[in-house]
Amino acid sequence: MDSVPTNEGGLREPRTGLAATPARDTDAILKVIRAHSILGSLAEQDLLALVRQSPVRALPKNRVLFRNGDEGRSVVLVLQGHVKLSTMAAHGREVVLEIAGPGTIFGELAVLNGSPRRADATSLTACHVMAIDGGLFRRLVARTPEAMFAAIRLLSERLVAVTTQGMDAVSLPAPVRLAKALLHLADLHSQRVTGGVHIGFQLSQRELGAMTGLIRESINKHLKAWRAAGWIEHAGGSVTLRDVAALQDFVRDNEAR
Amino acid sequence: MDSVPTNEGGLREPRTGLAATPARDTDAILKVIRAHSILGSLAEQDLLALVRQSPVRALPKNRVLFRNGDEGRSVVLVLQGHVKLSTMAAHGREVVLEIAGPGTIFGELAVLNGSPRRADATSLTACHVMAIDGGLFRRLVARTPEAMFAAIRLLSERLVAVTTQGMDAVSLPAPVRLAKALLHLADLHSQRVTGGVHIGFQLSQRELGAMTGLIRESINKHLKAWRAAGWIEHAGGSVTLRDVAALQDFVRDNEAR
DNA sequence: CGTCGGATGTGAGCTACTTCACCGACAACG
DNA sequence: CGTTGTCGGTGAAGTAGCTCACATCCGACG
Repeated sequence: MDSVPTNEGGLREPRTGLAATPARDTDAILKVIRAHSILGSLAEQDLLALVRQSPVRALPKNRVLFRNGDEGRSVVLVLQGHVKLSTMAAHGREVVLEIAGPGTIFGELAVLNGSPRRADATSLTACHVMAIDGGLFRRLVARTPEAMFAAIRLLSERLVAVTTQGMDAVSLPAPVRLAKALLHLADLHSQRVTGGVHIGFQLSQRELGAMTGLIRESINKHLKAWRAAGWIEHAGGSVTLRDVAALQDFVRDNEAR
Repeated sequence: MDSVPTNEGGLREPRTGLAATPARDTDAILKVIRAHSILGSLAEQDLLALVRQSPVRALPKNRVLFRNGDEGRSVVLVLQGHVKLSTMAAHGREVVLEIAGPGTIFGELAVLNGSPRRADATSLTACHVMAIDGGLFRRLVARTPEAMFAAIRLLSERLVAVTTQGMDAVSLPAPVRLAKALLHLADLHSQRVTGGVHIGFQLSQRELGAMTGLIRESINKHLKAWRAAGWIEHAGGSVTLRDVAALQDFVRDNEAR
């Protein structure tokens, strides 16, 4: 595992073949980019050049894109699917830092600072991702003040988000943290279905624990209770929120400022 | 308290008078700036202009510089002394985010993004601080790519630091977190004394709790044990580490990866 | 088809922290 | 000068969330 080399795109060579370059719909890609992220502030031609030069790859579920400590050669833009960013904390406990969905870029931290990767990136679902060469990214961003500010804004938002999470970790009881996590997932990565909001990928109880700083058994217990209360539906790792308002109330009642 | 207005420099008007402008040693200030922080990458003349235009203020211990939610009009550079940055978490629990010492700037987050302040800033000791006008800061940084990158690097470092803290919060037992906090303080804000390292300001047990996510009583208990073991000296809020190695070992033994 | 690793489900303890309830000291303040 | 608020110190008691221990189910893989 450790010996799998990192290729030029910053993505590990697939072990089983079959990470084909999918048919490329440049217009769709541009639309995604324009809508979100730092890249949206680049000049038209730079953006085009960037898209033209950056390989798009299809990844199966559960593929490792990079690991903590790897050299950070590229920035990844998610086009389809979801990628989990996580690290190991003390005692081998996994901590999920973020889940990146379509339109999200990640890996820019290592690239911008020339530092090693600080997280493991693993696909949660089958994905299409674009691997943007780090040098190119740096150059284009550096000559576009707008993009620099966008990068600063992105980092700031992350900073606020992770600070809030840290505060929650020391000040909120477990079930409240779990409820917040579910609501957050629903906010970013869900689709509306009849009678609820369905989270767009499967998550094991272990992974939910890694998002909230809890152990599997605790997650199980609370999900069970909420299943019984009719707040959620939950089977085989897929979660649907049936009563978002109830969860929100539960959170509000327990984080009284 | 809430009604105290924020003045043009982003610093609250002192209530008791006596926040005089101290004698100004431009050379010393420049040296501090050159040594650290974003400002060091500005062009010579910009930097001079900035220093000339920015008021320096002396603040007594325990003065509030700004509060969470205030408009972020200025960036603060600490010249002397220490400033605590903290927020309220759920249930009115204080969380200390950072302690800024000489050469540190803070408040850039709100200024760069035009967002409100995200923390309370309170002087822990008597301080000299320079209040840099937000607009000026933004303008100078925007036209200096070097400084933009420095800002990005600064935010990245913060991001890594707070992420690590968050991970520690969910994966390390209380005393280990406390030990880490003490070592961290010793690392950044201490002076060597005979037979130990002395932390350069007083901290109540409540505040140590706010740095580690613990309550006062727990802090008390652990400090007592370490006092008994001869690892630290501790009286009236001032802490001296007498056996840094022991603390380090304690941390390492308990965060086995 | 068996079996083996990993995920879920569930319960019986355990314990690290918190909560609560005091004391005494000390500084600020009328 | 008493009074009042904040801090440090300490112990008793409660509990949230952990560890541990199984049992079941499922998909992957020989």
